[in-house]
Amino acid sequence: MSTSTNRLEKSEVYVKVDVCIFAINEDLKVLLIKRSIPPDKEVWALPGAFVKKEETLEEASIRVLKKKAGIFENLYLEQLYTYGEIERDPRGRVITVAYFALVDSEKIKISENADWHSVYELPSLAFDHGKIVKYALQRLKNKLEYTAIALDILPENFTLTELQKVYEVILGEKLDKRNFRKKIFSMGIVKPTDKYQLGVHRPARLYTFKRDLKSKKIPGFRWTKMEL
Amino acid sequence: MSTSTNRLEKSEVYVKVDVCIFAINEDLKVLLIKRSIPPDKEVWALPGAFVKKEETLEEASIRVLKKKAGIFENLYLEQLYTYGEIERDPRGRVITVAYFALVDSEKIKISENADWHSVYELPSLAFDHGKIVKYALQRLKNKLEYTAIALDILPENFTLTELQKVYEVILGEKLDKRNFRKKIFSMGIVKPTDKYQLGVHRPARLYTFKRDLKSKKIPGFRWTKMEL
DNA sequence: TCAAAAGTGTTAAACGTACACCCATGA
DNA sequence: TCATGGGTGTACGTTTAACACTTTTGA
Repeated sequence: MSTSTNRLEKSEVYVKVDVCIFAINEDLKVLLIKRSIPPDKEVWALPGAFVKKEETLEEASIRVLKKKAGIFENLYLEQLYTYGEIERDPRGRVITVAYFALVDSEKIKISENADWHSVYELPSLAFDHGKIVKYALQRLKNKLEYTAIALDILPENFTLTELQKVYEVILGEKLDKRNFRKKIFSMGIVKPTDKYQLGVHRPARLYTFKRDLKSKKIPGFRWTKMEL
Repeated sequence: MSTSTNRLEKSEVYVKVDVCIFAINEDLKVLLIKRSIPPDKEVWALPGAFVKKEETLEEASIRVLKKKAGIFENLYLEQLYTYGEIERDPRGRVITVAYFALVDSEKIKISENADWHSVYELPSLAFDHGKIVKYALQRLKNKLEYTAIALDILPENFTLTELQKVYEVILGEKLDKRNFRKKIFSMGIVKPTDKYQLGVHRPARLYTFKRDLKSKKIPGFRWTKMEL
């Protein structure tokens, strides 16, 4: 392949996207697919697809999300890293652009050969997908501290206890209720509504996300959405 | 293209690497190449190359670095982001994996059609390279605060004033000498040697990097090298 | 009336920030 | 001896972390 011509020869380098889809359900889960074809037949892997000529990387990821996890809203999707080791896929020179997504597991119908797995009890994965999940988890934890990412998987209205649960499950540790609330308020990312929970023992106040702050710098945050 | 066969058809999706090479020299500079061929002939662009079948993404980046900036040591290289918009390159569906590098400009011989440009006075760039530089700069600033990245472009021994200059140039602001030293020491990333500068008015003590800490969590740092 | 989760403040320690002078050296 | 950059400490405000009891409600 040469840059000195306007005509590009066909390439033997292939581009995939693989998506690490996280959901919260008791603990932190990842959606895996049991491969039905070689290579690594019958081995669990991240859902993925080859990128088509006429779709962006993000569109390819969304195609994967729709196919493997049903159509849904309240989705957080972010590019993670691009893996380009030469021998990572036996079929050829396959480069994968990894994405991670955070979804509300209640809103999803997963496909037949897919299943949720706790990030703390993962089977061994096909290709280099184990490495990808590990890195995605690290990134997710980091982002939680500086961004409003947790709000992307909560419904429009939520209680502070629900928000705290999201943090606890992702970070894998218990948090102090008073300190947590203090932190969230000082970030200024939520505002109270005048609504309350229904049908529970003692209804908690419902909060909502201050959407206008989504793309602004938030005190205590380093960034919210990366500007690319 | 299909995943259901072991034979992959040739692809019309192409993969490049583009490298945003930073150096420090009065202020923060980026290495740009004046394109000699269409598209965007005569326009400044990031140095880049199509990825060969038998090289990793990082190897391709290093090939670019060697060709455009001479061979050198003391190099920091990190993957930045992968750009996959459909129309970003008129030659076809070209996806670029952007890298950024931090080098010591004194150790470099740049190629003929290349030149350093201050990040504060950039010309308009080919393709979406302006966006890439902007993001690389943001990432560089962020990493400076949490990692020992600055040490990668200093020689084995350096003075604290030299280290501070690196921070000041990248962040684009003056720092307080006492607070800066306090911070660096509390990070525990440098250790004093018993050597001193030569040939200057008043020789300063030389410090060196605590290499054993390179991959450990450092207090005040969120991470040093990302584990992938 | 009881069980369960909601809600609410204070204190101490660590950290970040602003700020100015003396010292050692080579010219 | 002087000009230059090297080196050092303190005080204040902010942020973080540890910690426990009262309130409200539905069953």
